[in-house]
Amino acid sequence: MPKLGMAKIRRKQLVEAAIATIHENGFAQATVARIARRAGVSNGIVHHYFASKDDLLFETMRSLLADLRRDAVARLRRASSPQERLQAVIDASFGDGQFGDHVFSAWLALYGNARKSERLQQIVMLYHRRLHANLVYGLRQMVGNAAANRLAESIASMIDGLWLRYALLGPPASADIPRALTRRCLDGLLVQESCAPAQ
Amino acid sequence: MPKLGMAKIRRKQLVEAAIATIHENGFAQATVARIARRAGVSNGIVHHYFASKDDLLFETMRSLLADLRRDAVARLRRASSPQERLQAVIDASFGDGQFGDHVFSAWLALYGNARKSERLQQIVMLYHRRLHANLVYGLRQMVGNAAANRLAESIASMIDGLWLRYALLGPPASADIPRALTRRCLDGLLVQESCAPAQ
Amino acid sequence: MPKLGMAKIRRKQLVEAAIATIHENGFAQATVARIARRAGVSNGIVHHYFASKDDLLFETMRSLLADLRRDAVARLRRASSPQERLQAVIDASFGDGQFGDHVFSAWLALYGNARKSERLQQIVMLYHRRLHANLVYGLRQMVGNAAANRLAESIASMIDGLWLRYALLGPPASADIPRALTRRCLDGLLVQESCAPAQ
Amino acid sequence: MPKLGMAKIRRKQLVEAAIATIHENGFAQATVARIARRAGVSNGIVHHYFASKDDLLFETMRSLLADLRRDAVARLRRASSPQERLQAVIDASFGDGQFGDHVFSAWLALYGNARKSERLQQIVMLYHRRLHANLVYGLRQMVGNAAANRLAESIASMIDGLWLRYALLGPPASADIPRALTRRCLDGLLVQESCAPAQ
DNA sequence: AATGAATGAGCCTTCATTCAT
DNA sequence: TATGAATGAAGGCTCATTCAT
Repeated sequence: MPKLGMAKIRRKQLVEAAIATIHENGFAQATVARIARRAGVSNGIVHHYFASKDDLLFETMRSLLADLRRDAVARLRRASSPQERLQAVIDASFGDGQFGDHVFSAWLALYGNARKSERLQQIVMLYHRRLHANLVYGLRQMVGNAAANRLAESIASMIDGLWLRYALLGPPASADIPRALTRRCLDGLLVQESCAPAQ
Repeated sequence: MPKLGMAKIRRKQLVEAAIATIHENGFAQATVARIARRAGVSNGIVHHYFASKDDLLFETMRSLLADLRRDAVARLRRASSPQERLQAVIDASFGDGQFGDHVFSAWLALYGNARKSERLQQIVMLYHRRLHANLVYGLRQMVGNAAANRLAESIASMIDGLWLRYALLGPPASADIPRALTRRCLDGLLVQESCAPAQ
Repeated sequence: MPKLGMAKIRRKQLVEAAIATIHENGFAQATVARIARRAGVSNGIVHHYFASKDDLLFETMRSLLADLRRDAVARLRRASSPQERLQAVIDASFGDGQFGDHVFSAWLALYGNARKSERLQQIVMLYHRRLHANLVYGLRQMVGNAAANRLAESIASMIDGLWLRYALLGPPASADIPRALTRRCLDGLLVQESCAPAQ
Repeated sequence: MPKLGMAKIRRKQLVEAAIATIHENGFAQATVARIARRAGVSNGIVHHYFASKDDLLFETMRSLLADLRRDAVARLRRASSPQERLQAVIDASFGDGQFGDHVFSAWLALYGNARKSERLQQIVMLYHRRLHANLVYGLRQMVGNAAANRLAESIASMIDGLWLRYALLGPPASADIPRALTRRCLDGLLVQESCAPAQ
């Protein structure tokens, strides 16, 4: 019998190599050969574990989303009030896992290709849907249903906008900066909903 | 006898074809041959008017920025108060010219490739610098210098975040929606600066 | 303790899978992986029982010839006159075993590759030599030696030509049709040899 | 302006190179690179003039059919009686153009791949249809309609069978040999139709 | 005996770029 | 100015084969 269970190991290995390669060479130059070399395996092994390059890239992008989700879930689990829940979502969005250079590169690549790939688009939509749901979940206990949805969209946009800025112009000195900015924005919006700030 | 002035015509023709091709085929599939065909010219002409494909793409992205700038400048020229100026910036950011599908595609492509191209990165930085300057210019007359900078960063992020959302998930029913959302966010932030809302 | 006698089983299993795969995927697409999968065994087993893919294919083609021979020998054994012997050869050539779709595919593949493979060419030559010998054996008792050789060549060609037609255009409604046609041809030629028809 | 009208030249050049390569390396080894090298052109030019390798091979096979047709048409034009017409068809089938080694190889390749390619199958069918029509055309003036069809099928099979034999075992000393054999077969069949031999 | 992991060569195809006309 | 012919370097992918288990 050959080495069994390599599939899981190799797939993870290749996904990580893909992220690294996208970061170092750019999405367009992230060739199968480069990814394989980066993973320290042969050229052909990629197609042993993935149906195609697209498949590997899809899996790669999906792992980004999974990482983010894992962090958010962990933080939400520790939150016990609506306020804490909102904070947890904001904190997760600007968690350490989202500020690596290679994560910036990979997410940007995802965005840059989502419009022409249904599968990638689904990942993007999943991300947005989850973020929105998490935000609404906390907000609904503070403002009405309609307002919660409206506010969630604003906060989500603020989060994404800040993230995009850091991805393109360079990361902030500390993750606390975007967290505070988002917080401030949220508070301002809450006030306008005739409601006390969240904290 | 060479037709004079063809350079300008051809270059514009090719830039527009590039935008259309990026939208229709995706950035990765926007080949020289396809762009040329789309422009209705021969394959080889591209290198007659551009040093390379990269050059054409750079020019293409630059034209996006120029379009945006043109709109912003026109709107700012008509503004006569700080409040109007801020509104002008917001309105321009969500102007008609920014909501075409092909514009979404092209900007996303720009973002997706900026991290690996110094020239493209400069375009992105230029965009951010201008947006920031325009916002600060209006805000400085309402709040202090430090606050103006802080607010500008928030508003810019809100603008970019909303735009990103529309680019990825589909445009809003009306440009007034993101304008209002941005406005609301701005007002909320101004209040927190112990300042009346902008309008 | 290795299972003894597996060799014979596996080899036959793989040869049959090869025929089926050649038929279903075409000769060019009959890869080792596909053949192995078809046989329900692992990828690597093929090289355990065959020196190479070529070896397997050679064995496969040889089995086609063996099948044909088996049928011919059985029929000839039951024949007791020159006429019956000729008929037996003709009948065997258009026997049930030769009219399966997968047999058509495999023989055509053999023909298509014989010119570039000495081993495959030998199989083809063996087939022709046997057919010729069988025909001559019957004919020599009816016409002179030279005529027998001449007639055998014609009849063999008629058999092959009819077979090729069916392989390419689709099989006849009944095996009796090519048998009758061949018979008719044979009779016509015999008459020209100043000889009564074979029956 | 570039060199115009190269398409026709290059296409012919590549088709001829394909035939030569199929003959020299076998169909399976007739790669685009080898064909291009054989034609003395670059690797990539093949896809400038053909949509794909399959396309080139299709065109190649079609040219074989065209060659045969050209010869047959020329001979038929010179024939003035049914007998001469039949002879013309037989002569064309064993004309010089059909006895080159590379023609053998290419036709065999065609046969070997026709079952898995609709386009190639069409070529084969076209060949058979034309041969049949040509034969029937002559025969119908000598025997009844039904008999003409039956005889045509037999003669066509004889022609194909002889050709196949030469393709696989080596060509005859002279083209007159298969012509005479076919003739003899035809005469024998005509006699059985209560009809005088064709000449 | 049997598996499937792993390799590396080679395939078809695409593409930016150059060049003769 | 403008064309499209032509190149050659990759790119993604397939595959026969080897090998550790």
